[in-house]
Order: sequence, then structure tokens, then C-alpha cells
Amino acid sequence: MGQVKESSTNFENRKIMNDACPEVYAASILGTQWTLAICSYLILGKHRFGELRKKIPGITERMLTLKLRELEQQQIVKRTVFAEVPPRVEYELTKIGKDLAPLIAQLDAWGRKHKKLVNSTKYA
Amino acid sequence: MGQVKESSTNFENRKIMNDACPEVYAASILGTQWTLAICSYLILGKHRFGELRKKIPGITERMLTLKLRELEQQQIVKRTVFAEVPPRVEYELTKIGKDLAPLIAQLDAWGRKHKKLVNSTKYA
DNA sequence: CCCATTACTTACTTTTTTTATAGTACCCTA
DNA sequence: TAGGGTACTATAAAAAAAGTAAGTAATGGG
Repeated sequence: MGQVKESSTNFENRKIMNDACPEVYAASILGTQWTLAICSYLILGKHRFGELRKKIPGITERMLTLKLRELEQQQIVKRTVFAEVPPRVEYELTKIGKDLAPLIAQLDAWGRKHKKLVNSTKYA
Repeated sequence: MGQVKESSTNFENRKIMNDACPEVYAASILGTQWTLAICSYLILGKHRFGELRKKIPGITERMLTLKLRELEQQQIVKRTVFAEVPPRVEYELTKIGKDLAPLIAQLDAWGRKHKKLVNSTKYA
């Protein structure tokens, strides 16, 4: 829950759902734009900031920064800064981050299946 | 992708990612607010509109309608209208909708684990 | 001294999603 | 004939998320 106003109805609603339903909580973490793409690359291994930016088409530096910071706060990603010039920062998944792998595989499988279904019925 | 402007950068970005990554595509379907909560209830069985509204705390009729329509378009939910007064409309999962069950179970498992971890380190 | 490199910030603007509130149609019952 | 139940719609506003564009810092090399 990035920048949610604690006074908003939206905040209340999410809080209640997230507290009551772990699956909703998990989906709300993974379902925002760019987040899962980043995780998918990090599952393949450690990446520098610039590497991620190059691999993820269309992402801006701002968005990449925001999402990485969010993932870091959520303890899904670990950030390591090297005291060099020019700077070098490496990102890698934490233990729980790595635990996403089978979940991502399932999402992938269901996604393929669904896409296939929808496309096959689109013009039927 | 509910009400996205086809001319926006956002539309372009989502399109590219969704086309390339089925897991991102799947997560973007399941990750928006209310969607997974609705599916979770429907996995338990057929529900009427009003039943869902009562079970899902905080949801407005408008949101419930919107999300159900979206799920219907995505062929995840089937809608059946009975020609009665007062009206009766039933919602149930389609085949691919039911295929979400194991995915939801995994989301649930990961969500619990993550929540536990975050809470345990919060004040450490 | 100027430029390149890398990983960001900052200050906005635009787009998308969610919420609020007030209807509507239909028939049945009291 | 007024009110109740059900499943919605319409319109507007608020909130959240994403995108744009222009910096910044530090240092080594030319």
C-alpha cells in the first residue's frame, strides 16, 4: 500500500481485506504494475539498477526506483550499495522473495491458459 | 484493463508486458481491488449479487457490478439472470475460473508466510 | 575545466481506479 | 396506492498510481 491516505475509505477497505484474506494481501502486493516483472528478473539472479531498467521495456527510472523501494520495504528484495564512483547498486531477492518462484510459475501457467482461451473465443 | 486510454503510455506499457509475460498478465487480472475477494467467494459456490455484497465488507454496489462485469468479460465468471421479480442474478465461476483454486491457495500460503515475516521483524 | 557514467530525486501532470450519492424498473403485498 | 425487495445505472468527485522532464552527486579521464 504505497501512498494511501490513512483517512480514506480505500485505506480502510484494503486494511480489512488484507487482514482477513492472505490471498488478497498477496495479490495486492504482486498485482501492481512493474512489480512482478521486476521479481521475475530477480528470480534469474542479482541485477544492477541499470540492468533492470534495460531489461524491462518502458519502465522509467522513477518507477523502477519506487517499485524497488517498495519491494525492499516489503523485505522481498535486498539492496546492496557499493561505495564506488560511478555508483553501483545491486538488487536481489530475499528468502521470501525467492519463495515467489513457484507462485510465479503458477501465475504463468494460468495466464497462458487464460490468454489462449480468451483468444480462441474472441472471434468465435 | 478496464478503462484504459489506448493512446496513453500506460496502455502501451501494459500491453507490451502482458503480451510478453503471462505471469504479469495473470497478476494484473487478479491484483486489482475486490477481484480476488469475489473469486474466493465464488470458489465456494454460486452466489447471488446481494449475497456477495453482504459477504464482502465495504464493497459498494457499483464496484461489485463493475468487477463482476469485468470478470464476466474475462470469462472467469458466468452470470445467469432469472426473469423474476424481484430480480435474481446468479454468479458462478467458469472452468478457467475454477482453475484459479490452486493459484489462490498458493497466494494464500505465500501471503501468510510473508505477513508473519513482516510482523515478526517489524519491531525487531 | 568539461564531460561521461550511474543511480537516483524533485516537482509536476496525466491517467486510472475507487468512492459517494442518488436514482430506476419491476411486481407483490398490505 | 404506498412501500419493500433486488439488481442494478448515472454522474460526479476523490484518491491512488503512473508518467514526464529536468535536475543532482561524485569522480576519473581527456
